[in-house]
Amino acid sequence: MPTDAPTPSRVRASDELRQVALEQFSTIGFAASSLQHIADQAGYSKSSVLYHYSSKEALLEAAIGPAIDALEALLGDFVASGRSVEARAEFIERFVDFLLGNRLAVHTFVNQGQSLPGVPVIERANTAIRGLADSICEADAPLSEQMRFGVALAGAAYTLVAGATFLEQGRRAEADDADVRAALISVLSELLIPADGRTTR
Amino acid sequence: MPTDAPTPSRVRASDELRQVALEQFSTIGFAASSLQHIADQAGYSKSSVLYHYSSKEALLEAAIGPAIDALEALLGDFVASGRSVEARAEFIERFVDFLLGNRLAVHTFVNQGQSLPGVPVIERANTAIRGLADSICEADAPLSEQMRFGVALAGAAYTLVAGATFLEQGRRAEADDADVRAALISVLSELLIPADGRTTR
DNA sequence: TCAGAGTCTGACCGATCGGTCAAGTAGGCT
DNA sequence: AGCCTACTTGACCGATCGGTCAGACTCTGA
Repeated sequence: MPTDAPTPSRVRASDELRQVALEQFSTIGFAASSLQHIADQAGYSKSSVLYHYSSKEALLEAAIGPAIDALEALLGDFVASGRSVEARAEFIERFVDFLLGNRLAVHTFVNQGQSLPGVPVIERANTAIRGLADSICEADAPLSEQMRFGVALAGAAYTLVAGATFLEQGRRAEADDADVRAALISVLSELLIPADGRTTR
Repeated sequence: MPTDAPTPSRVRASDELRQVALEQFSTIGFAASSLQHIADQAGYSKSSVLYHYSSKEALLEAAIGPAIDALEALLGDFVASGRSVEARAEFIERFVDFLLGNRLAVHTFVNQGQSLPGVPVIERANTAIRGLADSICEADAPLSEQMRFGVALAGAAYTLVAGATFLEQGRRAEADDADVRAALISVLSELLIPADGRTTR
């Protein structure tokens, strides 16, 4: 079956491996994840992994690349739409949706972004994150303003991806994604929307 | 020199190794840090590292244990002091000071807390973090309230430790610690102080 | 002078790492 | 039938991992 059509019979091996790898990378870390372990978990041999992905790094690229693409697109749209309150509001909503839809990938490159120097896909992620910080907040803004943005973005990302893993583990089975989305958008709006001058409060 | 007195002549080898290890653990991660690399960086042999610390795990314990002790103490004082506005305000200040004084250690166990299951000192850190979240916010609080606390604490920690490493890298040489402290306390107060009822706004 | 504790090191161990390679299998095409 | 492509695998490689161990080099106190 050389075409990339539905192939309804079975899950593509490469997809399966990519998913298992993403879970490993996000939970125990890229460095601690071994190809052998990933292969075992997915029910293949290590050689098969290296057949579908030419290296461990290529596997990482396949696992988190799409999420970084999405983040870059999100960022591009935001800088193109200006800094109006409406643009900020829409950005916040899309950002939260991005986080919710890419928890594992975000967890991976947020938590290990500084730990893996020289890996191209990680550099791309770091550049995107830096661009995010730069675009939402002018460099000449007061420090407390910058801090507000940093806390909002990092806090949102970390609360969702890591908080979901161990902060709320146990005491909250799993909150409805819609509820989480609404709550997160509310908190982020509170921090980011007034933006200049702190009109409220 | 069997006593633990000043020993002014030279830095204690074990201290030097602990510091180098902490830097490695926090920047490239525990799993990716090798005893060989740590030893090279500190100017010792791998055997010397294993003389002073019986295992890689013991080295991790020595590197981040004191910070976890401080966090536990901070947490204990806070739960003992009640939830009044004054207690919260003091807690925020002490929490920020804790973050500022233990950047590398916090970076290590915040970012890798879920990646290193079974390591006692990490379990201790995770328990402390969970206790922190539980104590500052009742379990029956509305989701948006919980989210606010999560964003505040995680955002503050991440902004300081990781943000300092790569978010602001380059465009801000190094902000005065006092300024950072003030800005961070301001943002956290805004998020956490009203606490119940959201009287403002 | 000798004994002994404290420190440092190289040689070495088994295990595992990421990665290569040749062989083998199964299915579709002519 | 034959061939080709896609896929899977075990054997194997050099490097590196955490860790052990037996020496060797101080320095101190008797």
